[in-house]
Amino acid sequence: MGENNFWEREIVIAELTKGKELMLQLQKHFDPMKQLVCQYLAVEILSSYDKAMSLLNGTALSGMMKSKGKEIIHPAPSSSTAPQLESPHLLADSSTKSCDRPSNYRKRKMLARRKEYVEARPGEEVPPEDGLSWRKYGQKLILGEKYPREYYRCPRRCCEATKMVQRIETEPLTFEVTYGGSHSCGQETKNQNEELIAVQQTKCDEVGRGAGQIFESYIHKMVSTPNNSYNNSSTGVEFSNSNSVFNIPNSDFIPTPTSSPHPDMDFPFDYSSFTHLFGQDVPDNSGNDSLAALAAEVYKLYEENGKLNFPHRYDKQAENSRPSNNVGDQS
DNA sequence: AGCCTTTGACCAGCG
DNA sequence: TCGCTGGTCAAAGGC
Repeated sequence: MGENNFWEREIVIAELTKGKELMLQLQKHFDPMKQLVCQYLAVEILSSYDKAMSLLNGTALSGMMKSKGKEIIHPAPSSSTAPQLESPHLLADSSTKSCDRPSNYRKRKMLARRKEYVEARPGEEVPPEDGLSWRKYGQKLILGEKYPREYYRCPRRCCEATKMVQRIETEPLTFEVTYGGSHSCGQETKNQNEELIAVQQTKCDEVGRGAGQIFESYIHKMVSTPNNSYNNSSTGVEFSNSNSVFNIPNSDFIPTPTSSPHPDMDFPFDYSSFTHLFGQDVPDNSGNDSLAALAAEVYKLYEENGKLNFPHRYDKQAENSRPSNNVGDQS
């Protein structure tokens, strides 16, 4: 009896904690562009609080314990799309009474599941590709659903990954995608790496462009003196002073990506294209302070955009103007 | 020939 | 124990 009270208490605490965590997530996602995530989180939060309140009223526990196999007791959703992860051992609960080797049906039901909501691309009525290969093996009209549920599995027979796609009646361009298991064939890992590299690449492009703009504005300040001239054209910029003329194409203002960007590496760009801008030949008439300020500003840009280290070749220039916390020490 | 989707039948869980 | 339901299988046909 005492043991039951203990479990009831634990479950109530777990539900309330989950509700709190979900509410915090909802707060983060409170954005009109993320309606679906908010909607999903709201449903989960209400469900958590309902369960907790039922337990406190002493009404729902036995039913809940019986159907525990399909309840999510404590793990709160962790990602931004709030996929819900069902514990594999909980799902396996009701199948353990048999000593038989589990059938494919049972094996698949025992797999951990996570749910995501995706929207069809504009003009399309199918869910967007998730980058993984799937083979459809069934379709079924589910009771109470307007659209049939589609069943997919990995085309590699040895791989146990599955997914179910259910079009939502109230929002026909939204699909509930439930993934079962993970791709033991390795395609998921490969895909995640590619995605990571693509994200890193985009980020680098943005930072690179920002850095380019800063460089350009500083160069303008540095060379625009009565003795120098600065011309900006569609193809690039031209500096000149009493001794020399320098032509720098636009392409030099955008750093070139290195061949294998990786999140743990230094800022993954080859900055050699910039170095000649700040070599001895550049007609800098505004003094060294200008270079230091430039280095500090670019450094700040990198720092704001994640754990990207300042390019080593500018370390000396940036030395005096670096912020006190050294990002270069980050692992 | 090989891979795919479709679809009715079958299986297992649950009330 | 039985019926309902969701999930899976596998035959058939298409590309």
